[in-house]
Amino acid sequence: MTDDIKTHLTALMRAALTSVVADQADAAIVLERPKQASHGDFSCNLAMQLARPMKRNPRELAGLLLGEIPRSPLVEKTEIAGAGFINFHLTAAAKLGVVGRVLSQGEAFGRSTQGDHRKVQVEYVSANPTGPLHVGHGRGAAYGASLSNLLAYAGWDVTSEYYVNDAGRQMDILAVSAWLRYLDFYAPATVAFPPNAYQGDYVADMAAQMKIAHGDKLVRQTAELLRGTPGLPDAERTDDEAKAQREAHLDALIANAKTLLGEAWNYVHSHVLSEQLEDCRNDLEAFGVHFDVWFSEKSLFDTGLVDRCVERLEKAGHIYVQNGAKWFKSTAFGDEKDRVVQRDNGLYTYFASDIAYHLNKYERGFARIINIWGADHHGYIARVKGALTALELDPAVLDVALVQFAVLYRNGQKASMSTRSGEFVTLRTLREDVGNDACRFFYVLRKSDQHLDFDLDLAKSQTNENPVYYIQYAHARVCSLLAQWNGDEQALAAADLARLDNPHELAIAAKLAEFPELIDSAAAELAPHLIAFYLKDLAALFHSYYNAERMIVDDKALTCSRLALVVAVRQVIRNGLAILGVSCPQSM
RNA sequence: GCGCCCGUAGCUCAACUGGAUAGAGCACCGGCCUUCUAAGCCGGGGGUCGGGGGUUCGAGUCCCUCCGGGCGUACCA
Repeated sequence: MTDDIKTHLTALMRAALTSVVADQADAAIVLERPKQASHGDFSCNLAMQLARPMKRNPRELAGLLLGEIPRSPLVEKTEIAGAGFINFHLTAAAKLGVVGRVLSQGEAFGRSTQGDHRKVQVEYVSANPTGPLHVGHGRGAAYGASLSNLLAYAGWDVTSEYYVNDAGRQMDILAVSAWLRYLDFYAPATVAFPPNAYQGDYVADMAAQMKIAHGDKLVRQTAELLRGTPGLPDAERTDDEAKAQREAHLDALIANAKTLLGEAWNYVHSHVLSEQLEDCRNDLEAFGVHFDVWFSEKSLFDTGLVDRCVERLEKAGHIYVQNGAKWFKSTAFGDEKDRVVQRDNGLYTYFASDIAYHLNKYERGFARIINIWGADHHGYIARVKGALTALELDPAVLDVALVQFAVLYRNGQKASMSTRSGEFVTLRTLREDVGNDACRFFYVLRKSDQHLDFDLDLAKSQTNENPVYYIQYAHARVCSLLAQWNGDEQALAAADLARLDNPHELAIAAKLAEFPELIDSAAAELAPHLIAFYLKDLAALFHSYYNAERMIVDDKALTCSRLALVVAVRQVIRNGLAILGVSCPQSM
C-alpha cells in the first residue's frame, strides 16, 4: 500500500491528463482535502485550471478527464462536482491504512525529509541581559523553540542560537546601576539614583552579592563620581532637553565610574553580565527552551571581525564619511536612508556589529538562516539584507520572522513593559501562575506576526478552560482506556482495521493522515501555530468519538480495532505536543 | 508625511497562500454522568469577512482607493 495517497492520486490524474491533452501533460496538479466530507477525501481543480488556456468548459473537461482516470484499489469512486472539481472518495481500507503506519512508525510518524539534513540556524530571544525576561520575550522564546523543533522534525539540521548583547551601553548602564546600589550600603543617598538607570530589585540584589563577596573594596569617593556631570533636571520634565540631559548625566556617571574603579569596573561589569545571563539561561531551560549556542557580541570586536567587516565594505566602495561618521550606503540596496556604522566618537553602532554577526553566520555555512525579531525591528531588515548584498552574500538565505509583542493585561489594563522602570511582569512569574504547558501553548496559539493580548487574570482564573488541557485530556483518556483494557499494546498493530466503519472512525483516520502534510506546510511557512490548531481538531474528533461509542466492548476483536485507532491518536498528539514543548500527562 | 503589519460572530482567533455553504474557542440558551475521566459530548442563536471599485470560471485571500488601529521612521540597543 502506498505511503502517500496524495502522490498516488496525483499520478492517476497525470495519466488522465496525458491521455486527454498530451500537450498540457506537465501542468501542475493540485490535490486538496475538501472541508466538507460530502466532497470526498481529495479534490482536484485541474479541469478549472485548464479551462482558460484550452478555452473549454470546465465541467466538460472534467468529464473527459474523469473517463481517463485509471482504476485504483484505493479509490472507491470519483465524481464531478461544483464548477468542475473532480472529487476522489477513497475506500475505507485506504483511509484506515494510516493507523498501521502511525503504530509502526511511532514518534517518527510525520517526520519528513523536507530539510534533507541541511543546516539551518534559528536565532531568537537574544534579549539584552540587563534584567529578567518578561512576557514579551516569552513569546519569542516559545515561538522560536517550537519552530526549531518543527524544522528538526521536518528534516532540517537545526542550530538554535542566542545572541548576547554584552558589548553595548546598556550593559554599562546595568553595571553602574548595580554599583550605585552597592554604594548606597556605605553612603546612603549621597548620589541620586538616576531615573534612567535600571530600577528593579534584582539590581539591588546583585549589589548585595558584591558587598558579601568584596566588602567595601569597591567603595569610592562619591564626590568624585559626580565630577563633570551635568546633574539631573527636575523629575517632572519630559521635554527633549531634559531627556538628553538625563542621558548625558548617566553617560558621565559611567565614565567616572570606569575611571574610579579602574580594573574593578571590569569585575562589576562581568559580574552583572554573568548573573543576568545565568538567570536568563535558567529561566529559559525551565521553560523547555534550550539553545545550542550562546553567541557573544563582544567576541565580534575581540576577534576584529567588526573592523574587518567595515573595511571590506569600505574597499568595495559602500562607505562614505560625513560629519566625522562612517556611513553605509544602504540606499543603494533599497533602504530608505543611509546608516551610520561608526560614530564620530569612533565607536561602532549596533548595526556594525550586527553586520559582522551576520557575516559570521554565513561563514559558518548555514543553508538557511532564520532570525526571529520583535516586530518593532522590521525597519532593520532592509539595511541588514542590504549589507549582506554589499558583502556579496545571498540575502535570500536569511529569513526574518517577526513576532509581535505580547501585550499583557492585568486588571483589565495594559501593564507596562519597560525593563528599566522595573514595572514588568516577568516570564518566570507568568510561568508560575499559568504553568509551563499552558504558557507554551498559549503563546503559539496565534500567528506569530499577530498581536497577542495576554490577559494574566484570565489565564490564571480560567486555567481549566485553556485549550491545552483539552488536548492533554484526550491523551490522558487514551492512557486510561489502555490501563483498564490491560491487554498487550504491541498486539494492537495487528488489529483488524476493517471493523472500523463508522463516520467518527473514518474522520479520525483522515485527520491522522493529514499530519505529515501538516508538518511540511507548517515548516515551510514557519508556522507552528498550525500544529496547535491541528491538535485541537484531532482532540475534538477523539472526544466526540469517545462520547459516541464504547471502546472496550464484549467483542474482543472490535475492542482491539478501536483501541488501535485511539492509540494512533495518542501517538500523533504526543508527536505534535512534543514539537510545541508541551507535556503529555498520563492522567489528569 | 513616508514605510511595514493588521481589520473576519459580542470577545479572542482560524481558514490548506485563489476553491465548493467562511470555521473553532470563550460568552449566551437548551439537553447528556447508577456504564471506559463531565478538564468531556450533543443541539441552538449569532456574519455586508472595515467601506467602495477592479482582476476571473471563482476573492476573506490578488490589485487600486478610502476609513480605522499597531509598529517603525536615531551617530539607542
